[in-house]
Amino acid sequence: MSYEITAEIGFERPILTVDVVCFTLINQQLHILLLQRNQEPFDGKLALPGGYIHVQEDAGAEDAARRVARDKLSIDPTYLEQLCTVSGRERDPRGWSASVVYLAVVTPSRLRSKRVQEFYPINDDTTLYGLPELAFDHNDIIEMAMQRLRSKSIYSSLPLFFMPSKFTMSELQQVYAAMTGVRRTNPSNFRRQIVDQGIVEPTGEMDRRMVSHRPAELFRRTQRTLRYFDREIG
Amino acid sequence: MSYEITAEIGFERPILTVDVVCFTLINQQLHILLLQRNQEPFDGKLALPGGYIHVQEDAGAEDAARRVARDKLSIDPTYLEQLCTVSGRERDPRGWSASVVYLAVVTPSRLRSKRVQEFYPINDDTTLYGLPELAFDHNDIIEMAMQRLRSKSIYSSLPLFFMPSKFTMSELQQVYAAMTGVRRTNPSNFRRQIVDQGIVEPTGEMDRRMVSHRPAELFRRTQRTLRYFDREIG
DNA sequence: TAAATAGTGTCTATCAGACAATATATA
DNA sequence: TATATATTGTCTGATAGACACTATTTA
Repeated sequence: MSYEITAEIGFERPILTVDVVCFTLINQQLHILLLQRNQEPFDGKLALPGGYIHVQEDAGAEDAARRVARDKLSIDPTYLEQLCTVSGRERDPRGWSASVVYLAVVTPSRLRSKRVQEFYPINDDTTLYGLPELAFDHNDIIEMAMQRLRSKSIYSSLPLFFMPSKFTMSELQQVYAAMTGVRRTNPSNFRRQIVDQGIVEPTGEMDRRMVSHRPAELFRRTQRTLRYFDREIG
Repeated sequence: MSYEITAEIGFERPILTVDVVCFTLINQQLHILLLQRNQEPFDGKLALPGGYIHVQEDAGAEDAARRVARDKLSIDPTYLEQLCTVSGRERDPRGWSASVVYLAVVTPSRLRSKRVQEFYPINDDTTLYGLPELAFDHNDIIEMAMQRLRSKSIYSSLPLFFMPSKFTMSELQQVYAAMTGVRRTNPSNFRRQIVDQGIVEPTGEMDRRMVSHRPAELFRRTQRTLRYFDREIG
């Protein structure tokens, strides 16, 4: 059978890995999860979490990404999507490699406190977002992830996945502002826009954090948030 | 060195390929390039053009896609972008495999006449777009490609890449309509929208096809078309 | 001059952002 | 009651789509 011939001709198989760009929000600032490598190549350098595809274990690349998040990070992402695939001869000294990269968002409340210190703040105004030089082409990957994050924040409900289960409108507005870079000075227009989309609903509860002014109502994501998000935008 | 140990532990490497979803426009109808396979698996079935990564030859996956287009199809795509990566244990009977899929658009005038018969019409109203059952998961890939094509046609200048070097406004409008499914009844609003974007410019020439009414002016893509398109939208 | 599409100009409903006013908690 | 933010309501400039009108070619 000809596929045996193909196998005999035997194209050299490249390395195939997955990497996860995992974002969260700490003190209203965007953070990214990086791990220090403890082996060659790039021993000692910071890198995105990732790993080899396990052909016995993983049903697909997304499955592998979830396995990495679960086993290496003990994180269950609120949101996960394929970002892109990077590949080439030069990016990994071990040889021609490809990595399927996933963009993950995790609600801060889901994070174990140990995890928090592995998140590094994103500084939009600085070269490399204020991050050091990372292993492989991971700085480039982060650039792409940031672009995706920003553009999806503009016309989709992606920022909602950064929120805890209950939140106020002004908190949500701050997150949108942080994501898009646009400071929307006006709370009323923001509220109308969000409410009209039907992606949040009032819980009936009030924010009980003893502020010296009128307390805000608490909202939560609706079922529609996901469906709204699912329309193809790519 | 520890990476040698990694190599010794030796995760089984999956198969890595590229596939190209190549669209063109024939008689104002969207067509897709499919080839009949002449080897197992799926011998005799229609499939997207694709092939193995050649680690010696290809600088990266996009390079491999261009090589496939050039060598297998003798096509130089007007537009090429990474669509997604599909992967899994089941999609290829030869074993766990991943394929980096590229979406290509080629101007009809660039097609050799021999090529034209390998393009199959897309019928939006029919199951599987009126195409037969294809090899691998290629029907699923086409579904994704169509969604990307449609959504990008709405808010970007992608449809321009389907046009020949010179075209009239009404021709362009027909293409936009075919891509988005939206029939814009009004030519004047369409014209204003396109002109305001600055993505076309008048050639000064007239359409000389002896029609029994006022002839239309011919336009061409501007340099800005590409830049306009390049803003990240994903 | 009839017919058909090309191309220009204008009107209007809609909406995003600006702004004003009111509500309600604590200090 | 002063203060600060929450929340509601209104106004307005920009614009996408509707529509009317003029232009230009062949039959």
